Amino acid sequence: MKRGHQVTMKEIAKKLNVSVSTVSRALKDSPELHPDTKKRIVEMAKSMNYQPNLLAQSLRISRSKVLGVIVPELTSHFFSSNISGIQDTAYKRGYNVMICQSNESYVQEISNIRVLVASQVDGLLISLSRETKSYQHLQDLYDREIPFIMFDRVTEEIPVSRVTVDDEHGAYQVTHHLLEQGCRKIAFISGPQDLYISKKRKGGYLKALAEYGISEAESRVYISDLNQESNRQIAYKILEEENRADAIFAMIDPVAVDVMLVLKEKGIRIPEEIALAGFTNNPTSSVVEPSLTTVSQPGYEMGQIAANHLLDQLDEIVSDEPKSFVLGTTLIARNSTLKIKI
Amino acid sequence: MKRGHQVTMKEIAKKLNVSVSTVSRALKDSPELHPDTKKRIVEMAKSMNYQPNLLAQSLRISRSKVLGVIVPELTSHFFSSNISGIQDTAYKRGYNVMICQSNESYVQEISNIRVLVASQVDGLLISLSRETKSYQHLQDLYDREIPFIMFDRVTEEIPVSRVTVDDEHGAYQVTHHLLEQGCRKIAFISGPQDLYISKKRKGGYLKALAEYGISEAESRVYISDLNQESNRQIAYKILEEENRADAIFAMIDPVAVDVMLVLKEKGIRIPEEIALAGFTNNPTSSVVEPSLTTVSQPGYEMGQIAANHLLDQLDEIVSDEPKSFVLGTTLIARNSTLKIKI
DNA sequence: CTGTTAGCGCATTCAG
DNA sequence: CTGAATGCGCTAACAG
Repeated sequence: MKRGHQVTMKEIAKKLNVSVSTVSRALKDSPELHPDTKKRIVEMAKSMNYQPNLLAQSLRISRSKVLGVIVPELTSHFFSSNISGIQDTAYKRGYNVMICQSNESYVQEISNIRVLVASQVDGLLISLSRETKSYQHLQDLYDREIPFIMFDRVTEEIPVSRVTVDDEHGAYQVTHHLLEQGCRKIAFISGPQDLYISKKRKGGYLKALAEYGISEAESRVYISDLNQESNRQIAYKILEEENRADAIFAMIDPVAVDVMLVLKEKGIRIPEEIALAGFTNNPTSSVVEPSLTTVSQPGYEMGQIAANHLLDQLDEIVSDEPKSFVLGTTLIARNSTLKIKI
Repeated sequence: MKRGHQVTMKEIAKKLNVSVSTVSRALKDSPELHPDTKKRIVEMAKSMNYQPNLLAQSLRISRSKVLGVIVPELTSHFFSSNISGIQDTAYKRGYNVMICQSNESYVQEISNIRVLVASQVDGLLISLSRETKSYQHLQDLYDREIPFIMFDRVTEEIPVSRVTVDDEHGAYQVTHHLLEQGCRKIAFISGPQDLYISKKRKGGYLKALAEYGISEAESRVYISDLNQESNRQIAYKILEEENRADAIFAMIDPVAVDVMLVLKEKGIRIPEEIALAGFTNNPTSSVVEPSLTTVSQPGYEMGQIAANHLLDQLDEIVSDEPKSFVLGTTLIARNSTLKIKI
């Protein structure tokens, strides 16, 4: 394909019989320049539709004004909200965003980092893949002093800033709410155990149980791979259990929805026989029937905060001292747990 | 923040007392080089953790290996699927992706294009904002010979390649299905009239009606701004109409879901009293109750096809003759229209 | 087999 | 007030 040639300063200079540096000065409105010359150049630039080559500028100043973002998947509503917040924030502050998805793969994640770093991004915003259990690639980034921060899927092993929601408290809120509704046999469907959020949310679940005198030994934790098949199997397992659970708390909404479908197929009434709750407040959760109790997790704001903080660090508005931002969660009680309906 | 210094060829050259060009040759495995020298350089590069500076390479060859993508919004599942397909495809072919969202704003769209072009993207994939009714900015791109193609939200006014689904046929399928179910008073909720997809889908709706002897004068078209408030108002309006509709076909799933909520509030049985259908097959559609009849629109594949085609054009695997890719649609009949349930 | 030169587009320093 | 020279990192052409 014929590729469009971009007008350069050189071409403007030639047409006007001035030097390139004069053009450069005119275009950045340098005061030490004859007004007429300046005017002629600026007008010519406009008429030729001149656009500065950001690549060249970046190379010169060794700053690309581009942020790299890595998320496990783009199609999840939560992550696309994050990206939306990051993108809007970056754009407002004169930065562009390069986006990669790891597809929940550790190897992809490493490869993504490599490419973004080679592309000279000024900083990285990373949300770890499910597979990521070793953090050497992040340690390398840290050692090479490449600015980056983590959001949502984070690790505490590397001393960089993090943005998360208060996973533990959110899970506590849900569990506490179920207990208040009279449930005492609450199953918790967790994701893979090494996941930061699995640990945190399980912690909140156990804490709430403890307050009602239910020990960890009496807790009911199930581990899902978080795919539909795994979710359904666990639902079946829970139903077959003797002394069956009277409530199910799924670590993320999609799991809860899968479970809901199984319960409905089996004709089990929600919440009368089994109450059901999720986490994240996906758009789907409000429209399923019964509507799903969940915890809202402000994805867009997380993206904004993460991007603003990283840019603050880059622009040296704040120090590069690692900070941990923990966003509040809000319980959204809906019909899937409310035994007395409104 | 202290910014990590990237190792350059110059530094490797200095350490080994060779010239930069020798380093360059070694790193790209040039045959005309003493094996020992090559080996020494390669090892040194590895030990210093050398990464080529893609910016510098891009500047040299005037190709950035980056594609620009503009979508109306990132959080829509359909668009994030597109992006996912684009990103995966680009990555496989050695390209990176810079993403912008127009937030459905014409001005933003223009601004996004400007920034991406200044960033020297090799090509653009654009899905137009709702507000975009003038196409001069695209004409400019075309005149400047900047490679770009459009997907989903397209216009026929600019002679570049397009990737769309068969909107007309999809709408025809839905309407035909509703007619087969015995509905004869089918309301169609359209988006803004200038939208390409509004026109196409309305066309399919009318075509199916015509086959059943229902004239355009007897058709029932409502125009929504596609926000929740507007959707609900139209739902109310349809319900108040004398000779009330017995089916509602909404141009996109979210509209159908909003309408469904109104119908449920009013205690109207779906599909017995009013059948309801959407378009796109959002994840939500399968889990609402009753499950929503819709048309599947393969977002990920659209992204793949769009990216592959643009890259084919860039790599001159295909000519830059504009092509129009029209993807097939599949009717997904669910309980919201099936009067005889399975 | 390897070094020197030159240039991608831009902006800054140094000389007028 | 303006031009020439320099360098960001890399590679290709040209010379040994």
